[in-house]
This record gives sequence, C-alpha cells and structure tokens, in this order.
Amino acid sequence: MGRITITDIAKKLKVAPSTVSRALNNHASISEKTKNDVIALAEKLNYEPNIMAINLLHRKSNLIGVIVPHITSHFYSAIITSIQDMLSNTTFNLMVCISNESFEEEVLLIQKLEKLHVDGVLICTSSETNNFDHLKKMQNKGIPVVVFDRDCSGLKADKVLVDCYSGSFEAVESLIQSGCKKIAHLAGPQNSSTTKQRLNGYLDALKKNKIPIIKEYIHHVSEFTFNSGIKASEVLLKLKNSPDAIFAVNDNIAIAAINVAKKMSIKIPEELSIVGFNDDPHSSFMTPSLSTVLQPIFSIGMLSARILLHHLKGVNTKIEFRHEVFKTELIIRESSKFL
Amino acid sequence: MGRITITDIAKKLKVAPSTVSRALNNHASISEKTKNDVIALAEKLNYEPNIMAINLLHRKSNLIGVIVPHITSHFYSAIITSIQDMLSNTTFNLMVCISNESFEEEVLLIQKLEKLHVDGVLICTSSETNNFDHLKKMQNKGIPVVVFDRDCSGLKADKVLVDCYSGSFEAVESLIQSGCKKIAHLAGPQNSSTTKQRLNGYLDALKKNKIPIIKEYIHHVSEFTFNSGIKASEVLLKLKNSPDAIFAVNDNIAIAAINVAKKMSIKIPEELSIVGFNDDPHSSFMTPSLSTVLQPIFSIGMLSARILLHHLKGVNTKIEFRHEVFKTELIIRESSKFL
DNA sequence: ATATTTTGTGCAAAGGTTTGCATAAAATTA
DNA sequence: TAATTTTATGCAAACCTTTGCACAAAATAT
Repeated sequence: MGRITITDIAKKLKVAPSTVSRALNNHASISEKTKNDVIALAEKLNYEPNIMAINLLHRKSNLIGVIVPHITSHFYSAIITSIQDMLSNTTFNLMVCISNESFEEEVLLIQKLEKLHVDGVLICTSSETNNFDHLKKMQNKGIPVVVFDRDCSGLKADKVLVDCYSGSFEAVESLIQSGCKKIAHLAGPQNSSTTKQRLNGYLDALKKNKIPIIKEYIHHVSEFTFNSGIKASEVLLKLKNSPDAIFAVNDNIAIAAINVAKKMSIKIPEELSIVGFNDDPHSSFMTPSLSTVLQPIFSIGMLSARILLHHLKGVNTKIEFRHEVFKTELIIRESSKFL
Repeated sequence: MGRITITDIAKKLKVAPSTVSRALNNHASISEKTKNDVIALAEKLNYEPNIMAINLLHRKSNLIGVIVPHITSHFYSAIITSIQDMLSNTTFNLMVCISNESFEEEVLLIQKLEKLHVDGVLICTSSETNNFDHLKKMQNKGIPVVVFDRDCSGLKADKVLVDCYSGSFEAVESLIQSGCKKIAHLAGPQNSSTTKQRLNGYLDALKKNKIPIIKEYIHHVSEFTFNSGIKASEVLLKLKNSPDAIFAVNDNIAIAAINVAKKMSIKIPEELSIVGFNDDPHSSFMTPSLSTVLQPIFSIGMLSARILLHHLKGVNTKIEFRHEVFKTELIIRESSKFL
C-alpha cells in the first residue's frame, strides 16, 4: 500500500483533488465545512504532501549544499553546525558534502549538487583548488554560491572570510615583543589561500621588525594533520640553529610541535614559544596550554548562511557581491611568553 | 531561461520526448543515428535530467538520512565520514542531521526525514531518548532504520553497536591489576545506553575483584563535554578520601580530569590513574598521554551503511534484523600504570 | 421576479520523466 | 508480390501537487 495522496482523500470525500489541496493550504474560498472535513480526514489518514511533486512543480529543491574539505576537525564541524542552526527554522535542507581536500572530488560534488538542483551552495574549497570554473558554471546556471573561510581569488561571489593576515601578523608580533628572535613558521599546504595569508602575515611581521627571514624556518606541511605536524616539527627543531619560537598554521600542527619539543626536552615557553591558529577546544587542555588565534567560527557559518538565504528569498536580485571579513583574536596561554 | 528539458531536445530534433528518453538511457530499440543525434545535442545543450521528476516517478528520493547527537566530536564526525565514503559510489545521497542530544529535536528530525521521503535512516539516538515510537512509525511506513552506537532497547531494528561493557570491564580491571584500589567512574548522562553499559562494566569489574563499590565514586556528568568534566572531576578529586584512579566515560571527560588533577598537583599516574574512552586523535598528544578504549569507528559507520544499503537494494526483504557488536581495544598510555 | 454579485467547487494544464502499448515503416521470408 | 517479422518511433498515462479559469449555485441588490 503506497502513501496516501491528495487524490485518495478527494475520492473518499467525493470532491476534486484541487479542493482538497486548497482546503489543506487554507485557501480563502473554501467552505468551512469542506475545509474541516478535509483536514480531519487528512489528519486521520496521516496524509503528508509529496515533496517531490511540489518540488517538481515549483522547480525548486529547497536544498542547500555545503562543501567542506572534511568534517573531522572542530573548525569545519562547528561551521556546519552553525549553518544548520541558521537553516533550522527555514524550509531549506542542508546537504553536507566532504571534498577530502581534493580538487577532483570537489568538482564531482559540485556536479552532484547541480544534478540535485540545489537552490544554493556554500563552499570552502579544497587546498588543491585554484581553478574556479566549476563554481562559475554553477553561478551561470543561476545558483548562488557563497565562499567561506578560504578565498577564491578571481572568483566573483559572495565571500565570508577571516583576516588571517592580521591574525597571523599579530601573533608573530607578539612573539617578537616577548623577546623571540628566531621565529619559525609551520605553514600549511602550499596552495591554500589561508596558508598564503598566514605566511604573509608572518613575513610582514618579521620585516616590520627588521628580523631577517630565514628560509629554513619556513616549512610547509603536506597536510593539516597531527602526523604531518610531527614530521615538520622534527625537521625544524633538529636544525643546528633551531628556532626559539614556532608559529603554526593551525592548532593541530602546533600541538604536534609541542609534543616534539617535549620529547626533545625543549622547555616551553622558556626555550621555545609556540602559537597555533583556530583555538580548537582541546588546545586549552594541552600542557602547556596552547596560545592561539581564535576565529569567530559561529559568526562565519551564520553569516554565510544568512547571505545565501538572502539570495534565495530573492530580495536582492542584482546587488553586488558581499565581501565580509572577520577579525581574529589572539589568545595567549602557557605555550608562549606573555610580555 | 529555464533548464533544458528532454522536450526541448525532442522539439529541436523533431522526435518525441520518449524517443529522447530512450536514446539517453541507451534503450535497445533506437536507431544508431537517432541515438547519436540525441546524445550529441544533449551534450551540446548541457542537458541534465531533472531528478525531481524522476524521483516523483519512481516514488523514491534516493536520500538516506543520518541523525547524530552532534558532529563536533571526532567520534561522530568520523562515523559520518565513513558513512559518506560507503555511499559515495552509490546513487544515494546522505542528509546529515544533528539532534543536539535532544529527544524533541530528534523527533522533529525524523518527521522532517519522513517528509523528505528518505529511503532509509541511520540513527544514533540522543542521550535523552528512551521512547522509540518515532522510529517505529518510520519502520511502519516501510522505511528501514539502522541504529548504531547507542542501543534502543526494545526496538526491533538492525543494530550496529560496540561492546562497551567489555571495553569498560577490561579498562577497569587493568586499573585494578596495576594496583589501584579506589577507582572512581565519571559516568555519562544517566539515560544513555552507552553510559549504562560502561557503568555496568565498571561495577562488574569491581565486584569480580571484590572491591567495594562506593557511591561517591560514581559521578554522572550532565553532558559529554570538557566543561561538564571539569566540574565533575573537581567534585571527585576534592573528596576527603579521594580516588586513586578515574575511569571516564569518554576522552573529553578524562582530559578534563587530567587537567583538574594537574591543577591540584596530583601526580599522574603515580597518585592517580586516568583512563578514557574513544581514543580521540588529540588524546595521544596530551601530557600525560591518555590511556583509553578504542572503538572501531570506521567499521561501525561502514557496516551500518552497508546494512542499510542491503535493505534498499531489496535483496533481503524478510530477513530478521541484524545485531552486530564490535569489540573495543584497550590502549595503555602514560595516564595509567602499566602492570 | 429579474439582474448582479458572491461563494464554493471542478476542470485541466503544468512541472519533467519513464514506459507499456500501438503503429508505421522497413526488412525479411514465403 | 504478398505475407510476415523486425525495427524504430510516437502516444498517452502515470507519478502528485498547485493554480488560473470557468461555472453552477446561492445570496444579494434592484
């Protein structure tokens, strides 16, 4: 026995399906009696409208896609949670997609979302991505795209970003002010926009303070993971002229650095200061607790979703793209000296 | 200009829509020429079938719903990742839903998924849930439900669980064997099935080893979070007869305990052994690194998905429900003594 | 009592695709 | 050449809902 439809109700009540439809949708010109009869029967039969039919009719899926590199880090899972929160009292449903930091998979996901006829897309591109044709294609189909966290330079779209450059600059300058002279940087995978910004902040802070830039002190990890951080930290801390501070591209890498340093009996922060990026929840429980740069995760997610919703409500059809940049906040804990 | 449809192609080629449909679906009785013409034009016009129409026709959404208490913990985000992996080469799409450990929200999510006409559901119930009518209702509508991680006792459904009882028993017994005599348990929220199992494992390990059970040593946290763990640990460690070991219901709580103990200058593991549950990635980077009970996360996710897929492929219509239970693995690190 | 407005309902099309059945055209066989 | 089979295509229904338009019946105004 299939699901109960509007026609079933119509037959039992000996009225037309259209009447049932109007009764259920509380249309004005339906008599009280019919309306009540229909609603009562619908209730009794546990009727539920067939969304697929409605979607087909409205040419609209009520689906929003979100693509992130992964969800196993606190940053992205929290962003998704905040987007969900924002969407919870709307008619939209969220389709969560994971690119695994792979450009290829990301393109496939975009294609999948196109096939699903999503109404809009939120995306943080993979660290490999530097071609945005797939996103442009979506836009050309009339599907609004909101980019968050990682910039897509050259792409014209709404963007919700974080001023990593300043966050990084501030972090490194605080290291300098606390007396560190040999500051290394564990940078992220080469291509990523946040990697670049954080590296630039690091470089400019050094330049501004007339501290020579040493190539050996800049080491790119292959991935944003603990293990990647371990390898990189070992290289860095085994240099003959080893650094007295490490600014890491994120908390995981910084935590890896803490562990390597401790294993080598390097005292933190006396001999080595370490600062991370993100303020993951467990970072404050490390020993020493990790100094880091906080990003306003919930604001990023919520604003991204809100901007997309604005588009979908069709309020502003031809307004130019928004470009929002959040500020970070430096949090000094035990892993770096307080000046 | 709307999307290009099969009828558009038909008109341009002066054939019937059905012919176009058959050509695109590689139907046998279509001439090579027509087939090629259609495919060429479809390609050129960038035609994509309208899934909503197909879904309506097939009375099938190709959607699978997964409900978890939250995704900001590594455990659930990894489970979801593994489910996604399992589904990636099928035609199914995954709709991720977060209940926020709330029964009320969970019921709402189930209703939402029903409205979306999902083909199947994977669920780990909220810690508040002990009524399963919402799940039974789904099943009655013919939607297969696979329960994972947390048991729903009394519900007849496929289940993919972990033998927390044994994992917990083993962990506590290892504490006993290493010489601990006053073993406390930081238990989870009262209602959750995993909480109960872990508590029972703890109790039975004590009983078997003739260690008296002390009520004060069993403390339920209100939530599975760090902060909840901090409060509970403080209560526990400030007892006049304070414990010499803590078995925590999960790693977050255990890590909170480590931090409280350190703040109180209690030496770990000499004066206090601590064992957690889950093996979160950051647990091994703590100081001391956390002893814990590993759960085979990826296996849980993959098997759950596989069982659901089996149902959806309609292979086994009337086979009884599966009940799979994975074993855990005790990992001894620095936070507990090695006997 | 007739003309006009209001009220309540039904018809049919639209949204895009698939598929069983019918049929015309072509190819084969007798 | 006529009869039969094969091949290729089209028609129309089905999936379920919404909605503009039409229309009958009832209520109001003249």
